[in-house]
Amino acid sequence: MRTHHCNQLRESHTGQTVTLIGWVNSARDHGGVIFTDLRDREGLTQCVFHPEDNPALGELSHTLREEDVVQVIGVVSKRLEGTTNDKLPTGSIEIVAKELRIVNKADVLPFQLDKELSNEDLRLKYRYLDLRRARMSKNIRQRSVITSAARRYLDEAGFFEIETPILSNPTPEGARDFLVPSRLNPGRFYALPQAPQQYKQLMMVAGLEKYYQIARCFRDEDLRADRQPEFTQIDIEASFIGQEDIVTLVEGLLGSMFQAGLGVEIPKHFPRMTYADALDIYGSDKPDTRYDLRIIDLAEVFAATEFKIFRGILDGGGVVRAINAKGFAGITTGQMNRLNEIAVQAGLPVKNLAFIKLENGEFKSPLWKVFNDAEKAAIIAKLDLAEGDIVFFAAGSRASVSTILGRVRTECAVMMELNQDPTAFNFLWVVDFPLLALDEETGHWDAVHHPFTRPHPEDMAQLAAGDYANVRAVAYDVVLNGYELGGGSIRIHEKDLQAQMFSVLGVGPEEQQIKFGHLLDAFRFGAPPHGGLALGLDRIAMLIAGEDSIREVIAFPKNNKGTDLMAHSPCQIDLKLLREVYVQSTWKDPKLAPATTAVP
RNA sequence: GGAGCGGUAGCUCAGUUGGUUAGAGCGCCAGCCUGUCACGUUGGAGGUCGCGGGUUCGAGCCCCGUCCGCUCCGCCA
Repeated sequence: MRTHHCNQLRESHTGQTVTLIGWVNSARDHGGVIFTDLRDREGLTQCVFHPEDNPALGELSHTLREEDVVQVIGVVSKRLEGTTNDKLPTGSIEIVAKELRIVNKADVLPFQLDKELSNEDLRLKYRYLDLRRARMSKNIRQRSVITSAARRYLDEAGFFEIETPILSNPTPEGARDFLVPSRLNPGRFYALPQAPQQYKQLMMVAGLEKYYQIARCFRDEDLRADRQPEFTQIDIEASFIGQEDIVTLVEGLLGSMFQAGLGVEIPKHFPRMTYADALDIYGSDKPDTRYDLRIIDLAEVFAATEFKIFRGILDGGGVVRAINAKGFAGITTGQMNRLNEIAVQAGLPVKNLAFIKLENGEFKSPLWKVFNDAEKAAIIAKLDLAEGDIVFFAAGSRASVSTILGRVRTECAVMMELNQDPTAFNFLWVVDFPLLALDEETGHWDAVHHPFTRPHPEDMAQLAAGDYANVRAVAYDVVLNGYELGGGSIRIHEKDLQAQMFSVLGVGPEEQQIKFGHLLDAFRFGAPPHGGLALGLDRIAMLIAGEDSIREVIAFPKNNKGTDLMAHSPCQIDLKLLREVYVQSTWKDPKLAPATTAVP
């Protein structure tokens, strides 16, 4: 069908008769001469038709329309002087056509491939056309390249690529599961895996030592720009290793992926920050460190304050903290309103953020007057408050202040356009996560990472004493520009410790046997110390591609409602099929529901 | 479940204080054109202003409801 692809021919091919096949990228008909750019996935080649030399060929070439699939046989020729195109790698040659075969005419497309389009419905409905666009084609290719680099890196590091079941069990205490009814086991269901967690640990017990998988994972939760119901993880687990081994491995792995995808050199080692510091300083467990905007603690400044609100909060064990958005005193009213909304949503107990701004040498603030001279001087010094700055305050519990100022921080960065540099890749390890977190509603302790995470060896006494809030985990997240790229932990490999963890989480011995019996059993027979990590491949591909949504790096993503606008899934299922799997729907269409009489 | 933004030609968008026949660019169709590469040029077709209701002499514009999309919160061990 073809002798070359459309990005292959150069001046050195001049004189050769070649066959190209592809799509008509554009047809420029000048009457007496017709140009068409033929496109395949590799690139473009200009073909030229001369009706004078071959009237039949000329006639046919007049009918060329964009996106027709055509085959051209012709002679590679140097372009006439002054007509070369520097923008194309093939721009110094053209194919002088001798034969043209229209393989498949195309209807007019619902959108133009060379224009940006904002209508995401339309893009998803005609995804196969959307993927023809240069940007999407590049993204998909780039994803393939970085995936392949990851495989190569892990292969060379001695990891086995091993598949785990897609039909598996629900994840206790995890996200909502997608369920699959079992025909052969009436009334029973599989669940699609949220992660291959238990299987990979059992592979360590099996003695496979080093495992990875490019694993599809499923979670039935609401979608976001960086969350799809099915997504892909680079799932890694190894035996006889510790946190440092995983950190080093993953730094190298990400290095190879960024090298392959972008040709950029990322740091050999990433900075590290404890979870506690991340929350105190950045108000997030996945801080974007491309910009500073640090949260500053003002306990010292207000140690002796007589300002009642701060006094009360500090005496009650709370904190007073602030962010100096340097140079942002020119914030608009609209932006200020937006910040206040965000702060309130994040838990600010009053309607407006307290602030101080310094403009034209004048301090403007709703609370400047309540501070005494010493406090004012201390604020200026501690926050490095200078002309043109605006400082936002929050006071309350440590956790709520972190949340509020963390949100304010990221929103300020957006408003101040501090997160725009496409070449900045700020990697960060967040370490020493807490093992457990108290669920305020139920009063239960939940695993912050998951129930198989190893307690920090220095905190075993606290664990034994029931001082759960102060037990750290051997768990680590790798963060890039404010996105959690992945996370992992060293696991528990001892039966008794694992059983203890389950008990702390409120899973009694009987339930442990039912839900985790296989794991606890496995740990009886010589389980090696092990640990691992999983990386979000979609997010990595998104950040390498410079996109804002993982939909741009997934060939066939779902929309916000989890539907596929092209294939129309999920769809209704015939009653017959449902009966075969012993499933009956309880869903009623509210529009079809009989009208109920209003009761006064 | 909640909040914000959006929905006008095939696509991207504009549409003033509510006022004549709703516009532009691109695309499409037809003609002309021998060096274009965002070809040019002449002409033409193309609209349930998401949908329903209301206010008004008059609604793309105001009000209410509703549907759809995107972003965020909740949720995501």
